[in-house]
Amino acid sequence: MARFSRDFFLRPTLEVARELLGARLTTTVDGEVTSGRIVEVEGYHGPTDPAAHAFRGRTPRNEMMFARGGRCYVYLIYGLHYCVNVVTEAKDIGAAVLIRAVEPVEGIEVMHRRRGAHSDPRNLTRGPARLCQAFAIGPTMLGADLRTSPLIRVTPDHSWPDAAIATSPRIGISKGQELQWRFFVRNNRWVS
DNA sequence: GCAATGATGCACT
DNA sequence: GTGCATCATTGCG
Repeated sequence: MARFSRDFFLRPTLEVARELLGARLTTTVDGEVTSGRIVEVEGYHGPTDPAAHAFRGRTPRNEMMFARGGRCYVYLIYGLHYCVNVVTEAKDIGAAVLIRAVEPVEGIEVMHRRRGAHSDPRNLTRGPARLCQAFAIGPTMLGADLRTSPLIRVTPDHSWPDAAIATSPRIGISKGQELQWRFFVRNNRWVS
């Protein structure tokens, strides 16, 4: 399977965010493979962005955001949901891209089992916490190298033209609402 | 030590 | 559309 170059993840966060649309996210947990195409992301740029976890400097929780681009940042939100991010930019810059939604490709039955019965199939992977549940993403994946880890990986797959992409303010934040740092695929049924 | 808050999802109306 | 579960992390005292 093709890989992104090391430099891919070291570029400005918003460029990486835009180009992660269409990339394939794959996890392998207990021998069960699940994968899907990324269709919705948000950029978080610590040095300039009050909504980013890293904005107020390093803490034990956000330390992974300061790693060299290409690693995996997983955190617990609201005490019960996990969210997964792709770390971007050079070492010591606290920046990452939150993956908010994917279009399921492989292991759809496994995802259904992990998520439980739902009437609307879109609820499988629409939303950052839902997709983590469907892909069995948890704290064991914190710090994984997304180019090479057998557990969780992001690889090139599809790419959409700019006309197919839309931007908007990010979801669920109180600061930085003026920034259009959410990127998603227009008219895609898996976008949240 | 303690209180506020949050990059959410679910059940229910 | 609205309300709430539920707790680690954070910042302040």
